Amino acid sequence: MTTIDELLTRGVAEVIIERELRERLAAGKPLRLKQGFDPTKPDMHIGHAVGLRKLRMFQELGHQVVLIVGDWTAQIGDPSGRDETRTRLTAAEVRSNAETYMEQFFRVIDRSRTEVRWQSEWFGTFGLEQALDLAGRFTLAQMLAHETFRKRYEAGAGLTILELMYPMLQGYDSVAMQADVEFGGTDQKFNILAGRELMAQLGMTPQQVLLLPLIPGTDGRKMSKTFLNTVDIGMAPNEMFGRMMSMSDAVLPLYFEVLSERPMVEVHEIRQSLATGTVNPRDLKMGLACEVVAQFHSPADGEAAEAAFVRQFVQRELPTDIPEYRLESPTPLLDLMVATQLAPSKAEARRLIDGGGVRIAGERITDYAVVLQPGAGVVVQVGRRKFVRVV
RNA sequence: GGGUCGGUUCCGGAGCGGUCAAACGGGGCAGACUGUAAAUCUGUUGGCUUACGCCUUCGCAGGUUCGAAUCCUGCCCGGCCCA
Repeated sequence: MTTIDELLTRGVAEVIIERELRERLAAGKPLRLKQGFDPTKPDMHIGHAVGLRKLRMFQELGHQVVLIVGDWTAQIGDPSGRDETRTRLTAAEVRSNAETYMEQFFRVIDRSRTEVRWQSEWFGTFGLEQALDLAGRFTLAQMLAHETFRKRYEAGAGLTILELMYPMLQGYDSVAMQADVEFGGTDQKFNILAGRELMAQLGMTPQQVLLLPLIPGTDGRKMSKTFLNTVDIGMAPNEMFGRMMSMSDAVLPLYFEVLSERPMVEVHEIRQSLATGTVNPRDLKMGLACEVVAQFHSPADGEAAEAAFVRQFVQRELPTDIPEYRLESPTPLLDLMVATQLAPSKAEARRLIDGGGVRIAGERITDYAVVLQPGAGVVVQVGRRKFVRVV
């Protein structure tokens, strides 16, 4: 179904070296596709899914995924793109994060064609002699060619030798695993190239590299937890759908390219129709949101999420699944809001009321002193998306 | 090891004895406008209290003072320069 051309171009930022990779694919031998991850933060977002989908397409052509759990490198922390030294994790944190990660990973990837390997298999017994040998194979100048390192060095910011080791360790993974192709985001280019360098030095055939684009988040900026603009794989269907709907129109064509099953012809048509204004972007967005939810949950969840969205936000009716809160006795509104987590504190609850963000049974509240009665059955609402029914 | 500069509320960054819960920007939240868009505009942004007000917060621990984020001492952490 998928052609080699599309495999290497759709949703791909860069291939190194494309001619060689084409030859290897054409040779028909199953390739070992290396994908590493540091179990630093367990939450994966759909930006990561772009690469996972690509991996799966390779799997469908018979290739083998080698998933590296970076239980050693996680304790260093990837310095790429970071302007400050990262905090090191404990082994227990790493283990628990890895579990979450893999649960999400295999929502996209075919487990039966995946080999999971922990770095500690080879680094656990790595001696000082080997470490020194590794360190001796890279020069400071090479490392400072990495923009992240150079910037921090020149700015006089903290930069430890440990961090300089990071690319070397990641590179050694490729050696240990005899990787044929390594996958990673464009921010991984330096680290992955270190792997090629190392393999070449050791007389191995250097791995090929497939770099995936970093996609923008819902607000158009780079998708990143720090911007709170992510759509997380672990999100519940309705929330995921809602987050997809809040993305800016400008990123739609790209999203269709990297996250949907639509043929490229259709993606181009979508780009066209958006440019000429012949479609309502909202309708395209709903289709995409539905497809994305279906991918990480199920098609039925996708449709249900769409129906819920239309009901709540287009028709502006109450959602069907409002959590209930049982009162034992008459309760002041402020206390109720805190108890039901509609507000984090009473002070914040007051501010919300002052700002006109609180409604009871659809009526905007202006007075803090409201008291709710048990069994009232009314819906207390904060903003447009937080509801509690008082019973 | 010595010298020097610095560690402030979610982030960046002012403040440098009282008028500081702490300027300003970003982000967040809420409101208006909407397609829950995006952009824009408005409000708000430690906690408790109906309120007066009280409590916690400015790297950590002490001290000076009627009073400290602001001064002093020690410690911890980071940058730079020297060795």
